[in-house]
Amino acid sequence: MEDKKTSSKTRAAIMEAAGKVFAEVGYSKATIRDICREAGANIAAINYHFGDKKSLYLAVLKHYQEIAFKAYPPDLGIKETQKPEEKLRAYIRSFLTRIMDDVHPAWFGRLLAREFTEPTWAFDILVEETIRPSFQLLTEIVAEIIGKNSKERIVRLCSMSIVGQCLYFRHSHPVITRLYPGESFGFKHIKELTEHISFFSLHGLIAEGKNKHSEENKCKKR
Amino acid sequence: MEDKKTSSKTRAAIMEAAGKVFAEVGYSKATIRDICREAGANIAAINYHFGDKKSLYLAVLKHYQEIAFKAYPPDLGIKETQKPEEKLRAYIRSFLTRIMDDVHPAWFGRLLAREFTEPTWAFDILVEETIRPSFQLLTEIVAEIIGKNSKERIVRLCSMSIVGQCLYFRHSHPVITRLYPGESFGFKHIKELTEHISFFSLHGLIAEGKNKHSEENKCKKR
DNA sequence: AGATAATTCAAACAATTGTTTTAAACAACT
DNA sequence: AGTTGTTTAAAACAATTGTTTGAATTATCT
Repeated sequence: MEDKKTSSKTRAAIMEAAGKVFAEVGYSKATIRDICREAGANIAAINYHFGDKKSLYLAVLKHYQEIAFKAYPPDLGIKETQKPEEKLRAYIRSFLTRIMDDVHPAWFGRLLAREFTEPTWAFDILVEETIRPSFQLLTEIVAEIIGKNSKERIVRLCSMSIVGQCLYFRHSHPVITRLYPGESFGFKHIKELTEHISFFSLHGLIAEGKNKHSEENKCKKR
Repeated sequence: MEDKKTSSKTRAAIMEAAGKVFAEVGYSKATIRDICREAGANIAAINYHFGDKKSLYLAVLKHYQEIAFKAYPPDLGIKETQKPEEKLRAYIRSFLTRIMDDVHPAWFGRLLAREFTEPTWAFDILVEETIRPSFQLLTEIVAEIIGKNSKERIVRLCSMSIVGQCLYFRHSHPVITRLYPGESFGFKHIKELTEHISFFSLHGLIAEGKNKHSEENKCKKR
């Protein structure tokens, strides 16, 4: 049996448990025995419903990818506002929310963050279906802020600076708890983080725009 | 046998090979059989010379930590210059160099970058002996730029923004090669990356400093 | 050279992994 | 009920892992 044949009870339970375990310990360290114990299912069930471990991981990835992007689309609240700095803020908040969220069954955040730094064979799919469109949107916003005549390389550097900040706040938890016990940057601080990254990056971008060749006038300035 | 008894030939070969393999695939995925094949040693040699896999990893970590920090100390060229923006640039360059370097046998960069996002049991050691002093130095530089009366929380946020950028350029390789084949950000581009991150962050910091008290002449905001 | 310690080696061990098999339990329909 | 197809269950399989064993080899010292 390939995959989405039935919507059996155990199949759903396995998807849920697999998402949790995969997000917690990663693909290779996750054992199907753990997953099945968590799901209250037999070990053979995973082979029956999904084929093998790889296909299970793929199914989980695609499933929660759909959920996460339906809940937090990259252009969340971007269309209606004109000002590029508002677009940037909206993008950052959406991105942060998507990768920070791990309360309700949207393990996609952790899975995605994990694939970013420790890519598996499934990474190519994620790049094409998730990362590329999202990154593309960001580069457009960045280019709009810097100025239309900006070099592509610089736009990419700046975009990566922004993504890098978001991602780092995502998996800085182990570091932070050890460096400053009591501090934390989690789902609860998305608003604060959005403000900080937006503000910090916006002024970096503006400076970058002025650096290239003189920008005429961007409202702000000095 | 505990550890640094002898300086046998095979012991050194194992250290070298282990560093390479650990850096390549991570602790848990690295097999002692791979390491020993790479080192041209017998499988039992690792038990004989180091005790077990964990002790080997620890020995490798401590060894290359020493090497990397001797080669690229965090305060490289900071002392003599007064201007805080020069300090920031020096710090970023040193940090980048340390984590980017993976040509000569200093696998520490990759190992460190890996521990940052996928901490093992050895992470506590790294935090105390490596990360804390380095991060402490960064927060001091950041605080100097923002202004003395800045909130600690903001200083930490900004410091993490800087570290996050550096780290992301470190393991963005899998993403970049897929998004833009031909582009790359590696050891060869440390100068360019240093300039970009320094410039980008400096203006973020300055703005953050001005944001504290005076707010009126901000044009943006709301 | 000979004795003693240090090192290397091939083989086996025990535990864990993903996967498969075979039969039993269940459901649905005539 | 009886037949058929679907789902679950327990056990075994094959491969891989870290670790250990005990003998063979090499180095070291008197």
